[in-house]
Formats: sequence, C-alpha cells, structure tokens
Amino acid sequence: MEQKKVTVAMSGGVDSAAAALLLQNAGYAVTGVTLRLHAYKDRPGTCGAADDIADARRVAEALGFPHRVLDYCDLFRRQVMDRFVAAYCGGETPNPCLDCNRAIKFGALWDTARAEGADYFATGHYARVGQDAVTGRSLLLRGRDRRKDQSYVLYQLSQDQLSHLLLPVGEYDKPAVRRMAESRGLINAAKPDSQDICFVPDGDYVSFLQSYGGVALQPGDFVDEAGHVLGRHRGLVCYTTGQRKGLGISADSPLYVLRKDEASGTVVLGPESALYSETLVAEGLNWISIPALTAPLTVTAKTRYSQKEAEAVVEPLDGDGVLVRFAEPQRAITPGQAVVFYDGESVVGGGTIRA
RNA sequence: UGGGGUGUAGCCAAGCGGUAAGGCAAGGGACUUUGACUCCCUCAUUCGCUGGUUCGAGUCCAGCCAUCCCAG
Repeated sequence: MEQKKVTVAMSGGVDSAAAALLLQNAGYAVTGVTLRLHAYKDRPGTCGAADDIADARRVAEALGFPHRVLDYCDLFRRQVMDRFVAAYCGGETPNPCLDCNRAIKFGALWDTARAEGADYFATGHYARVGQDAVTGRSLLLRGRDRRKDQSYVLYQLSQDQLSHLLLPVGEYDKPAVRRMAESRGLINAAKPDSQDICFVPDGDYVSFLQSYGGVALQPGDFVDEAGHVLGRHRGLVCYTTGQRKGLGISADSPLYVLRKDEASGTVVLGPESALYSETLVAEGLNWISIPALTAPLTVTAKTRYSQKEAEAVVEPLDGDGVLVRFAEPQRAITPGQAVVFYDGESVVGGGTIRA
C-alpha cells in the first residue's frame, strides 16, 4: 500500500516536531516545511525566526525526512503585519495569530503543499479533527489536553481543510509531547512555549505600530463614564478594553479601559464591574459543525484565546453577522478579538467581534 | 496677615507616646502561540522644617514654613 504524503508545518518548537515524529511513526511520508516570516532573528520561541528555522531543520535531519524553508515575508507583511496595524488604527484589538493561521499557514502554505501533491497537511496544534457520524461534516475538536487546547485559533478552517488535516499532537498532553521529543533526542524537547507576537521584537507593540506602521500617537483625555476628565492618555492605540496596567491613574479602586471613543479621541475608564456585558455582535463567521446558522443556537462561547467558555445563544442577523447573547455577563468583550462557539468538544464556528 | 483647619511614599490614607496599616499608581516575576485579565513579589530607617519635653515622638510643646476655609 502506498505511503500517504503529509506536509508538516514546523515552527521549530516541540509541538510541531512531535507532530512530525508521530506521523512518521504512523507510517506517513513526512515532509517538513518551515516558514520565514520576518527578519527578527533574535527571538527564540516565536514563529518564523531564524533560530527556529534552524531548530526545525535539525529535527527533520534527526528524524530523516526532507525539510524545506519557504520565504513568506512579503505575504506575512501584507496579510498579518499590515492588517495588525490597520486593526489598531481602526480602534480594534487584533489577534494576529488568527490572520497568520488563515492566510499563511492554512492559506499559502496549505495551497503550496496541496499543489505539490501532499495528501495531508499537519501542524502541531493541540486540537483534533473528527467527523460527525450523522451529518458527515468534518469537525474540529478540542485537544485532549484541555489546558493547552488550541482549537480556538483554528476556527476559520474550512471543511476541505479539515478533511485533509492531521493534528496528531491533539491526542496528547504537553508533558507527554515533551517526553516524546526528549526520548527521541530532539533538540527542542525542552524549548519554552512560544508567546508574544512574533513580529514585535520586545513585546512592545506600540513601538512597532510607530516604527513599522508609521502610526503617530494622538494623545487625548482619559474620562470616566460621566465624562469627567481623569488624565491624559498617550493615544487610543495604546489601550484595549479591559486593560488596567499602564493607565497611570490612581483612584480608590483599580480603573479599567471600558471603551475607546474614536470620535472624541477619549478613553473611557471605569470600575471592573462596568466591564461586563451580555451581548456582542460578530461578523466574518466561519461555521464548522453546521453548514450555516439559520436559527438561534445554544452553545458555549469564548471571547478570547485564554478564557473558559460561557453559555450563550447565537442568533443570525441580517447580513452575515450574528448576535451572541450570554447567559451570564462577560468581562471585557473586545472588538477585533474572535468569539468561538463550542458544542461540547466540538467547535461550532466563530467570527470576529465587532461590538 | 484676624480666626479656624491641614501638612505621613507619585496619589489617597490609617496612626492619638513605644519604635510607619491599607488602597491606587509604579517596577519585577509567573501565566499565555494575540492584545488584555489574573496571580505573586517589591515599593517611606521615615512622617513640612527647626528646636524642646520624654528612657522613648509621626504622635506632646514652641517657633517657622506651606496650604485650605472663614472673616476682610
């Protein structure tokens, strides 16, 4: 029987290395591909940096399968970095990893792999692919390691993609993945988990917006809900809903960013209790377990990557949007972030929060 | 310059003779494939200044300075 060919997107971290290892052990003909996404070389533990590319290559060599590096810097700049800047300029708080997954990893890289004859595509995400016995639809399931579950960042996958996607790491928990890599002697077995935005060198996204995006900070007033001026802010772009640190304003109790008012250029501050709301509107939806939303549906949903889901009802609006009504008020619902819906272990779909 | 009040860390603020609470802000760390949140740690050898009383003063006394309110 002919060996199935799989292209594994390797970041240079343990997870994707373990994915390659698992697939190889399962009998697949593995090809590793690592992307060069930007020129920030000294950022170990992030996607697309030089050190990580070298790590990925060494893992491929150790396991004895072909490995290639593709330069997607231009595409990454247009599809991720520029959109990141644009979103902030539009008053939203983007999640660049979602754009990268959609346009780069599961976009351009995916297309390239398929075009080159790969039967399957694989990554090191902590999530699983399944199939609905009744509808026959491909499903995106949470990773077994609930604590590391990354199904949230994959909510934009299509049926076609899911039916050709392998997520072997999703069956394991992180410690097990490290042990696997360790026992196989892979050099990145103990490499720290990635964090922070890969293209923002020092974690200072505001400096990035200024230097790369040419964004000029426009100072304005911090005001309370009644409109009283509380102080001066550095520029709307420097803040996000729910933010506490960095406001520099002392009060009886902590103050949080309630919202940013583009029209007046003010940042509205208030107590934590004022941060909760029961509804949100999302657009740009992608459905996975269902073909489309035609009637209100009860789900659990989360409004940011690291958050526990909460019960909600999603209902279709005119156009392509949805209204999400939570059973309990949610903290700091933030425009630009994604809301992802679940039905138990399965991702129902998701979209971008607009308000 | 007549009367009264107040002066404790960046801000607010406990303290009432026995050797500086707390909150906010800030800094550091943890967590985290986004931004945030959260959690942990740190943050006044010193209480407007100068003297005095006392074994001992932020706490009592005197003077000065500053500031607020009322009266002018």
